[in-house]
Amino acid sequence: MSSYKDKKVITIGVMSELTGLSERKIRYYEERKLIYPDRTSGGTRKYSFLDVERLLDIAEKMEDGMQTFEIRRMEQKKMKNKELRERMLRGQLNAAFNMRKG
Amino acid sequence: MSSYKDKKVITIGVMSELTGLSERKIRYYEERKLIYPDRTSGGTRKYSFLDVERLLDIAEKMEDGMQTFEIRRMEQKKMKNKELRERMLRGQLNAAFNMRKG
DNA sequence: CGTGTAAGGAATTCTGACACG
DNA sequence: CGTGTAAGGAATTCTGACACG
Repeated sequence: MSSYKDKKVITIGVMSELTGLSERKIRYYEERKLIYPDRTSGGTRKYSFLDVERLLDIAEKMEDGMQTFEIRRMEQKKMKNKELRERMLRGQLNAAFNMRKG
Repeated sequence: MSSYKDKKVITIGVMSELTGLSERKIRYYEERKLIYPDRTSGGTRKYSFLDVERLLDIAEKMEDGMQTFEIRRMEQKKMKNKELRERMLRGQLNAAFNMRKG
């Protein structure tokens, strides 16, 4: 399940280079709950490649004039829809399974 | 061709955690030409996930009592064999192709 | 040879704040 | 709201060297 993509290993400086975003922006998006780095024991932020993709996506939306709370709302909706689809899929599978059984 | 696995983004501290090797060892293996990190403009080392795998492989060989120069020699042999196989494969493909043509 | 360590300095990162708009 | 910046401090990393074996 977890792979290199999810490993939190990238410092904010490298992150800044990878995304083209200033460190200030990256920290701010964290403050606005758009991204969640890990921390070293000393407090230094660590990001994953998935976070790189997230930030690029966020950057694009910001350029389109979207506000951070809107982006956050969109993310939440996506999550909810995903859960919903999964629950429905499981429901259908269970139904089909029970039909065969009984 | 290149993916997350080859991106040099990991600092030596994280590298040390990921591999369980001391920073001293990691720097020494570089000195012995077993690993080649990139550098930031400021001189800080940056490693890739492929480097993580390399280091784990090196660590295993060191535990088996192998010396750094032997490990290095093994790597070179592997490279040469790989090139040889590829050349031979290309040769056979070319031969087959020419047979059809002429 | 391979690795630990103390040393001094430089690069990197952190937080909270002020500024502007 | 979103972002730049200067400030002071702390965490991280760097190199060259000495030590031991």
